[in-house]
Amino acid sequence: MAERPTMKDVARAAGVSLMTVSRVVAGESGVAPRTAARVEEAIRTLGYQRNDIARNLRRKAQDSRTIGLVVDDLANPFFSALARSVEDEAYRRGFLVLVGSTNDDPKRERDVVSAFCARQVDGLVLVPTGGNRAFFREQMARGVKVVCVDRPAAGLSVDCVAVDNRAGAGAAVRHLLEHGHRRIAYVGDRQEIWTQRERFAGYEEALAAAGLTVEPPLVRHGLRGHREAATAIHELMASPTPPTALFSGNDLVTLGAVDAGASRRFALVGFDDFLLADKLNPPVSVVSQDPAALGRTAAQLLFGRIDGDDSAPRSVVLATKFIDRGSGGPVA
Amino acid sequence: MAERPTMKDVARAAGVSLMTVSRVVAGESGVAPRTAARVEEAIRTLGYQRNDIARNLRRKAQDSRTIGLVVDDLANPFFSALARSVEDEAYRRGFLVLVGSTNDDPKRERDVVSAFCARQVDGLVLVPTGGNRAFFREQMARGVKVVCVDRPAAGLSVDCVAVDNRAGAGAAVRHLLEHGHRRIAYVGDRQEIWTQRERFAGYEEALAAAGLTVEPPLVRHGLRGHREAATAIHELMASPTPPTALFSGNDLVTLGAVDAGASRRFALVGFDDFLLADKLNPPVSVVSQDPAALGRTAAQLLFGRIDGDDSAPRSVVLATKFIDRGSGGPVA
DNA sequence: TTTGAGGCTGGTAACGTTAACCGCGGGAGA
DNA sequence: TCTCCCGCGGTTAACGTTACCAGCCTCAAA
Repeated sequence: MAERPTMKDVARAAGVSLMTVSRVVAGESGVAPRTAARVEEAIRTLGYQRNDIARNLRRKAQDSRTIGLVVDDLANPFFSALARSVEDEAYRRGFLVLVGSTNDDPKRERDVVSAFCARQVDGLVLVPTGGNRAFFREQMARGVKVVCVDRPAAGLSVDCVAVDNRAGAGAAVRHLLEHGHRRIAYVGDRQEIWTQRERFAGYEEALAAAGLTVEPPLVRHGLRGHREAATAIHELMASPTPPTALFSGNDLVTLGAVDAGASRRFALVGFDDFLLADKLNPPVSVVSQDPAALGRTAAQLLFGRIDGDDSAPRSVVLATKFIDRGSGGPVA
Repeated sequence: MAERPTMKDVARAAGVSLMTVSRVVAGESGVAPRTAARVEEAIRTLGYQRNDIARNLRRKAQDSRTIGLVVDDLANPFFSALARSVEDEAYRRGFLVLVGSTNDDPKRERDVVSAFCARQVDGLVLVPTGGNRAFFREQMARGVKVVCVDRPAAGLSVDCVAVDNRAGAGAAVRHLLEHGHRRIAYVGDRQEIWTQRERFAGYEEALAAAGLTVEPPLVRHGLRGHREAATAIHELMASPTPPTALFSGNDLVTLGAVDAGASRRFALVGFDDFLLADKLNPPVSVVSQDPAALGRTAAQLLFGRIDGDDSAPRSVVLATKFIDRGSGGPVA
């Protein structure tokens, strides 16, 4: 297995100095066309490719043209759509993207972010877990830019792009109230996750505005994944005093509800739209958000920071859209 | 913004030489506990973190502990599930993952792979486009290991992990034939994509085995995304001599068929399972494959190569599973 | 006391690249 | 003709780390 050729090899082959090769490879001016042609010829025959590791080391004042993307779970359609739009934005600018999933585990988040920073990433698009923040401050002090997306990171003053979860949840619950529901259950993921807390708060506020209070037996937190959600919802359905409507805190929990057949017994509104929601029986009404827009906005903000924008941290709130597909009404 | 501290700074702070710091950071033995403690103290107060860029440069004989993952479209649930399992496998081994989507565009594939190799990745998990291969040979000659997944790369002798698309498609079409269908349409993505060619071949073979031939008006290739698929399927349905059954070549096309309402007029079997397929009306029968298993297997193979396995390229074929949900039978 | 071994630490030279300078010619203006 | 400048190309010293080797000190055995 042949060793990778270096600029030295190219220089020898072309009969010029190493610096001339560097200039040609970097596309700098100040090399005579004839010389440049000879160098390019040598590059082609040797199959030379610049070593960007070495390059980035030398020009460390500049950037490594790499960003890190840290999400909860890359396999989740919401995050993968977000990831794709971040990657597109990076590709347009000639940046590479390192990815990592945290599984909402602060230790894994720390591992991943730490490894990314050791690789000198210029910035991070981060879906933060509920873990410790001191660590990030250190990295940011060293010049790593951070933009949070989907959720803010408590105690970290950085840009953040998210939707108005509370308002979205409120709209969903009001929709159920307007259809006469009074016993509305909440089913959601772990409360350590900011979006879940916000959505639950929106649920509470909407109930309160209607003169109702939260009934603990109708609330289930901490449901990870749709299987767990389905089990919990089966329990709710089997209770002696079941709800008449369900508000679910994210797409996976909504899928669990659909799995459990809840939408055929209760009214159902979920946070997050999902593929085929409109083709189910009954079609499921949702509060939708646009993950691609979240990712794109976060990436644009990050690249702005990398390009030197050092204004005060901004908080961008994107809109949610309530999509009424009928599942909030009375059950057939 | 403070400059990142280097080993030199730590050495000065701890009153030792740079080499001693290097040894402590690398966790090597041969440093007196008292000295090591002093160094660690200095590391903590300065907030030092090793620069892995520089590290990888120096120990270039070793690896960069980074792999590249190149897929068609990260936002596609199939590829994001695959990506997640590759990332998990890498995390377990302490490797980082660079990702890129190609959009099935050979130019973007080349850009991305080239940038990854310039960053000295140790290997690539690649979902190849139909583009030119010479380029990869060059990279492989320089020691970059490549494992293809989902599709082989024509003319490139590397490991490949995929399912038996032809057999899977055959099973689907036989299922339709057994239910008495004789006019079975094929709708699929671009024929440049190997999986689509294989699945179409399986369709052809199954028809031939039943004494039937392919009827060109019943075949639609080149459908990118579910919107295009839905349009094409509307046309098929409006034809004077419509089919009685549909076999679709991938998940997006199947979604297009569902969108177009095809499953309520025709029998329908799709390649690739998808979320909620079992909750539709009617539930959709599919040929399912396991993207996480594909990714995991590919990653394991790749790490084997990185660890020095230089046996002949292997081709791993994973099984598909036909899931009968009833949509292949007569229409109600 | 000498010797040698072994544990610990330091100096130096790379890894592949670029920044900063320098020097060589030749052409134009005085 | 002499200077000055500019286009071109080369030389050297880094970037932050590790490989390699040399030196020191201590302790035990001879």
